[in-house]
Amino acid sequence: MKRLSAQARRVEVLGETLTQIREKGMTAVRITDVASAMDVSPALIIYHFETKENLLIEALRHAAERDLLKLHRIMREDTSPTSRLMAALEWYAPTGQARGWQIWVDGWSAAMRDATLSKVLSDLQDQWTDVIARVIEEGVADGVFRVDDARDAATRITSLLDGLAVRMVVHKKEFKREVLRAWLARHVAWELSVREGDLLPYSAANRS
Amino acid sequence: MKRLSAQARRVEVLGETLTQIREKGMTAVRITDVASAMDVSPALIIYHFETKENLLIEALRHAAERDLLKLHRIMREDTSPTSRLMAALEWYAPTGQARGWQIWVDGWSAAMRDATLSKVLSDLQDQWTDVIARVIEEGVADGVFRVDDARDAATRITSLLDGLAVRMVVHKKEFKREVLRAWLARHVAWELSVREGDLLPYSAANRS
DNA sequence: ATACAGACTGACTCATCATTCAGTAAGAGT
DNA sequence: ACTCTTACTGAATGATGAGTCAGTCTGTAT
Repeated sequence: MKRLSAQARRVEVLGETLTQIREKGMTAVRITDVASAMDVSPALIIYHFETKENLLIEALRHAAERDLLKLHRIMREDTSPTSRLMAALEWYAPTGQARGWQIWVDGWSAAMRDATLSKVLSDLQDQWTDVIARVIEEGVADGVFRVDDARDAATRITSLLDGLAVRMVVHKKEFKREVLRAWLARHVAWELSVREGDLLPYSAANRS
Repeated sequence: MKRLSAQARRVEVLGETLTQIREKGMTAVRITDVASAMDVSPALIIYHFETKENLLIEALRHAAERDLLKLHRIMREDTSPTSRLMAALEWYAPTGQARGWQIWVDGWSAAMRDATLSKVLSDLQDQWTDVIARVIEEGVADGVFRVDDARDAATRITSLLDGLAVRMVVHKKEFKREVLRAWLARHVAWELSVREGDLLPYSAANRS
């Protein structure tokens, strides 16, 4: 049996837990599922995480951190506020099977009755909103966007995307990537008083 | 012990089940919770519903039917398309504690892995979208709205409201009723090319 | 009144899991 | 090489909760 540092093992377990949550759903995952997928004993999971509840929370926290890292990486790019905004939103938007979204929908449900989880998800959402609001304000400073309240605009835009994600993940409705892009661009253009063409410099065609 | 007709008892149980789901969450409700809240034996629940899974599905179906009934009642009102549209949307929109929304968020999570439930929720959503799209088209016919595709517009509007509901119910973010109304009106006005003032004839003030 | 369908219950059974714990052994540090 | 920390396991334990079933009782129909 390979022995890993506690640190390394924890990360490995968290990753597998997320996979299992995606497959079976938050409440249906059993510790045994995670353990046997990793070929370790269930006791190992408890050894590192104390309780199942804790494991699940840590897993979502981990996923949130990963997402935020990616978001900040996008924001650090040396491009215009416009293209950073759109890059972030298009990454946030549900696409394809939207596998990433399943976790969050599960999380929403659990967070309604768990204060700790609620905090994890709310913090994640707050950070997203902040970051989006900040690029919007950059754009405003540059004179390319015009908006009443950047944070409110960010809230509305991400809410729309959340709602569309529900339609894809829960109602199995399939939106073509270009349709989603178009709706997003149309909405953002309206919110920020820009021309839609200025948001999507490349034609919809070159992203099949 | 009072004995009821199967029909009456079923309805009673479904109602209590919904209450319990709201309180404890879909997956956490135990048959015993429902039974003891009604002062009957757990076996009675199984007697009427066979399995717990079935009970939960029936409960959500019941809630969906109640909601659709109310929606159709609104649509049967003898008023302009505009005011019926807004009445329906304002009723759909999350307000206050948005207690009604908790059930649907729970439902979303469960429906991702349960085809039957997914169908129940998708049908509900489809009907909502249809009904909204239909009033929009009435408005178009009357020359008060202008829109590319009424169904798409309805999808976007309800998606936005779903997303806002998540923020209220999951992230405990409180939107003032007037803010929500204003955002909704602004969005609808834009989607349907109407003036916002034409959507909310009464000032925001007279609905505290 | 009497019979009967069927609503209802108590007291099980049985499976499922999280969690515990006493013990094993790998590998880092000396 | 030796030690000692600590990652890890196997085999229990115990709680929980869905579902079963044989039988009871009540409202209704005749």
